[in-house]
Order: sequence, then structure tokens, then C-alpha cells
Amino acid sequence: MKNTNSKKRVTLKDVAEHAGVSTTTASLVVRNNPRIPQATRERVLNSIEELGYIYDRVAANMRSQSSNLVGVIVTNIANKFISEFLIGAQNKLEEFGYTVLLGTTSDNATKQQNLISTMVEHRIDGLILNPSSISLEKTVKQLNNLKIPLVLANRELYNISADYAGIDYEEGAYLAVTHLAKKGHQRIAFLGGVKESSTWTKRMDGYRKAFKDHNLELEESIIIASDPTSEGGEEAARVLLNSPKPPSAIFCFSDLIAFGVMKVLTKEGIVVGRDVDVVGFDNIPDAENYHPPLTTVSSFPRSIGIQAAKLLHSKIIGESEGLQRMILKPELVIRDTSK
Amino acid sequence: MKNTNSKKRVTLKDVAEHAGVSTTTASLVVRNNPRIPQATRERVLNSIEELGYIYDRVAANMRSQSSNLVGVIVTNIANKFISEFLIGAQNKLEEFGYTVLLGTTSDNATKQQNLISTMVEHRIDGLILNPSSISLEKTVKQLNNLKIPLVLANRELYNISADYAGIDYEEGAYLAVTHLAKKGHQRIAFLGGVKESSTWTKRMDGYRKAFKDHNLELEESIIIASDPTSEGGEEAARVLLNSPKPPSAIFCFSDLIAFGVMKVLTKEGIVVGRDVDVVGFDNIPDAENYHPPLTTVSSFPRSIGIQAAKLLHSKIIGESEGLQRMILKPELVIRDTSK
DNA sequence: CTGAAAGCGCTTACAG
DNA sequence: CTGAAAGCGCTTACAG
Repeated sequence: MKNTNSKKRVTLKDVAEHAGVSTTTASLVVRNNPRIPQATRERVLNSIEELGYIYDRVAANMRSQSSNLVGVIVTNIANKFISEFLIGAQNKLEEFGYTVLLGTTSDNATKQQNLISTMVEHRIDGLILNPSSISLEKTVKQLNNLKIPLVLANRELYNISADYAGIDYEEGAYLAVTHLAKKGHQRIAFLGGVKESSTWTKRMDGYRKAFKDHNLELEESIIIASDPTSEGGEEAARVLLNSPKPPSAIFCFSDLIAFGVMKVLTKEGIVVGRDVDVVGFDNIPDAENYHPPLTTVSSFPRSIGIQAAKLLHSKIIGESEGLQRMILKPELVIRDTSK
Repeated sequence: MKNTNSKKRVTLKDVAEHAGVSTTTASLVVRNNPRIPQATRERVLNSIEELGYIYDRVAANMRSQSSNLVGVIVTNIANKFISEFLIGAQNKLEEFGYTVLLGTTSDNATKQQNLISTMVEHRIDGLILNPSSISLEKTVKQLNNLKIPLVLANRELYNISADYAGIDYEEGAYLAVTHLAKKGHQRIAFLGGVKESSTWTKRMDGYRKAFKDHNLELEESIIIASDPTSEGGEEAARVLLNSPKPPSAIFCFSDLIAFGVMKVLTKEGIVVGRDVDVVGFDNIPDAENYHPPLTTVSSFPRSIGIQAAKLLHSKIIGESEGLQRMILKPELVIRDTSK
């Protein structure tokens, strides 16, 4: 049943000899090539079974110059938006038959750089990159020189030509701020997020546009950036509360930020939804169950992941020409924090 | 600066020729072998830069019979417990210098089987497997024959000899049920989870032990299994409510299950924490923010991930002998659902 | 329909 | 300290 001396790996050559065919034939059999007649095929399959042969994809890839490997690099799986995105991408990629190399950067530019290099050395067929807030110049250069298909996700990277899958952050921010303005709020803060990232500047564009459309005046002092985490939201909220006249409404960079912000407000005795309105961004599952349930911009991270995988696949098989952009439209989900 | 005709990949041989050394020397340089003098090293590094050489890890792996790749297979990243586990494992593995191949099974035994096979074909150096609730016999056989290091995580697999990292589910269930019994509850349901999985039977063992220690009587009718999801919890709760005499307390397989259960109870006008006490398992971040905040058994998925990575690494480098088991102790976190 | 031989890009003894 | 040559396990023209 099994080769008793497990000294050496069983190779295709062993299989071929055992079955009395050439390695060429054996190779065609393992790859299900239809031009091998059934009888021969069965003989080879039997030998494979008997010898306990394991196909060596590494050797095959080496020779055929492809790897079937796709890299997916994200900032932080602990973020629900990102993990949902990853689920979408991962499932779709596996469906296409790829194996996924996963990398997480913790939003660190150097780690991102190293991960990309390692993956390229592993000869990935393509890469889906959810870039860190800030990327090294070296990385941008490397990405541009990359001969492998690349899809950027969730965050753009300037000076780079690649497919992109993400949501329309500007539109999302516009929806949120317009909602607050229509409720009569004159002073609406914008809290959280990293100013250098495109995800922040896009939201800022939407924020600004809504202000303009409702004849409101921007106040730099109530636009406070932070780490894109719940803790970052807490810090931003504390800064805001220390300012001379806190605003009556807060647009948050993300739901995570909003949670941090609400934690601080609540601790200060401020009742969210009555004293101050708060709107988040992402509509992560917790938003609905939070107390009080959070008004937020619903994006579709899992769909973005799926779209990114599709873009990459069509790029890899050479089906798509030029640059593709998949921008999903967000929608506003109104809940108790701004009713 | 760069080779103008990007026809062919730049190889180590090209680099060696350009630098006027042998490929042996060039190879030693790229691997930072200290026995190459500084002058030679720099000459080679210059050539690498000038030619835009990219190290081909696939070829290297092929020759050196190792891959630097580690497989991590989990059931479902959408589950916070699992995503936290993945973060721990992933970070630690990257720290050790491995690249991670990620697979998700959606708790499907066939998909798990295929993923393992594919990864083995990719010549992974080791595998961390969070097994699906039920595994194919073929998989168990394959895993036992595997010549590569294997660490099982979060869930045991019978008839398999491998390292294991997880928490003490029995102890966790015992803590939870004892807590409810001490509050005076006589009839405590156990809802959710798949009966065939070790994660369920272990909890059942703890549940039984607590019942015995407090002289309570088991009632089969209030032990209701389900999918390990929030929707599964809803279903189990509906079944429970339709039973002749619903119990006064519910021990849930997981926080996710508990959320589903509480959703149904609340919809029925039953006030959790007053009419019925509920305890979860896992202490996922949402448990604290849920309304009302959930009493639960705190496990440490990220730590388990880290431990699994450590076990695997020491196995790969041949440092550990025999079978290792890392069982983390859980603790009970009492919140409003059972105050 | 099938096979012999070259080659993918490295690393590894071995020799000097 | 450095190099020539073999070999990792496949696939790919090419020939018959």
C-alpha cells in the first residue's frame, strides 16, 4: 500500500517507471490532459495511489513559470471592515482556484514593503493590496515596476497605475454630513482617521461639499485626525471636548472611531442622540447592536473583496484591458444616534 | 539602471556574470553568508541593484527542499474568535519569518480536505489547522501520514496525534454553569453548537460536571444543538421557547449563539438578566458592548494563535519532542445578563 | 499516442 | 576564499 522506506520523496519519474510509461505521459495524466487514453490514465493513477505520490506544485510552478499563488495584503484583520473584505476576496480567489498568501501590515509601511517583496519572491501570480495609510516611496516605485497584476483595495495610492476596488468615500461622507445638516446642525465635527490617507481626504472632500451645499462654514478646530482605531476615537473626542465650543454633531471617520467617541461622551454624561448626534462609517455588524444603535454609512466590504478578486483574476488571465475601477455606492443607515 | 529588454527574468547567473564571480558566490551573497568578504559582497549587491534582480524563492525552495511557507486553515474568519486567533498566529508566524498560506473551510469537511491537499502540494513547512466541526476520515488518515509538522487549534480531532493549542472548554463550561447554579437556578439550558465537534462535547462535559456537583438533574429537552452562528442561536432559542417549561437560565455555546438567543428572547418580551439569565462563551469584543452586556467565559483566541505558532515553529526547527498540548485556562466575566 | 532530452533558477557538496 | 557541475521535480517543445 505504501512505500515502506520513506527515505525519498516519490517523484513523477517513479510513478512513470512503475506504470511503465514516460514521465511525459505521467505528467499529462496528473494534469488531466484529455489526450491520454483511459487505459493508460488508469494505469498511472493506480501507480500514484500505490506509491503514495504527492504532486509537487513547487517543481511544476518552477518549470511552468506560474505559481497559482495570489497575495492578499491587508492592514489589520482585527478591523471588521477589513476582515469582511478579506472573506470576500479569499472566498472568490479560492473559487477561481488560487491559493492565498496572506500578509498583514498593521498599517506599517515598512512591514508592507517587506511583505510585498517576499510575496514577489514567491512568484505570486497577482496581488491584492489594501495599502497602509502611508506607503514608502520605494513601495510605490516597486509596485509600478511590478510585472504582476495588481489590484488596490479600499484605499488609493497616488502615483500608481493599478486597478482599484473600493467604495465611494466622498459620496458616503456627503450623505452623512448632509443628513446632519438637514437635521439643522450648523456645527458638525469630523473626527478620526489619518490625514495622509486617501480614505481620509476623500471623506474630507465629501464633508466639504456638503458644507458648501448647505452654506455652512468649515472650522479647522473641529476637524481632528487620529489613529483609525477605537482608542484613536477616544483621543479625538477628548481633544474636541476640551475645545471652547463643542459642536452639536459629529461625523466619524469609521464606526470604530464612533465607538471610541461615544464612550468618551457617555462617560462625560453627554447623551448621544439627544445632546449630540453621531454618525459613523462602515456599518460594521456591531453598529446595529451598539447602545444606542449607531447611524452610519453602509459600505459593503465583502462585495469589495469579491470585486477585487474578480478584477485580479481577469487581469491574470489577460481578459481585462487598461485600468479598471470598481467604485461601490454607499448608503446611509439611520439609527438612534441621530434620529 | 534597469535592463531595457524585459524579455527574460534576471537570474543569479546573470548577476554572477555581471559581477565577475561564480553563481555559487552570488548565491552565498544573497543569503548573507558571512564567509564572503565585504568587497566581493558589495560588487554582487551592486550588480543586483543594476540588473534589477529579484530573488527566486521558488527555485531556491525547490532545490533546498523547504518552502518557508506555513499553512493556516481556519473555519471562518467572520467569527471574531477565529479572526482573533488568526491574528495571533499570523503575527507570530511572520515574526518567525514564515509566509502564511491562508485557507478557510466555512466549516465544510470537503473544502478542508482540498485545502490541505493543495497546501501540501505547495510543500508547506508546517500546518496549523483549526478543524471543521466534522472531518472526513480521509483527512484524518492524510493528516496522520503527513510528514510535515502539524498543530491542531481550538478543536481536537480524534484519532490523530498532533500538537494542540486551545482553551479548556470543559473548565469554561463548568465555570459558567456553576455560576448560574450558585445564583439558584435549577434548570439551566445548554444552547447551540454542533454535537459532533469536540468543542461541544468538552463543554457538555463541564456542564454535566457542574450539574453533578450541584445535584441538578440533566434534562435532554433543554440541550439544543445548532449551527455555531448567531442564526443558529435564534433557531435554538425558538425551539426552547416552544418547549413545555422553558428554563430560567441559558448557557450558550458561544457569544454569537448568545446574541441570537437574546435577540429572540427580547423579541418575545422576555427581559434578559431579569426574567432569564444568559451566559455566553468566548468574550468577543461585542460581548461588552451588547445591550445588555453579556456575562461570558473569557478565552484568549489571540494567545491561542500565538501558542499554536510557537508550537509549530519549534516542531519545524526540530526543537520539540513528542506531543505538546497548550491548554489555556478560561475565566468568567460577569456582566448584566446574569447579575 | 508516446518518449528522450533540455531546462526552469536556484543550492549543494566537492574540489582547489 | 571561490568555482564547475550536478541536481531538486517537474513541463515543454520536438520528434516519431
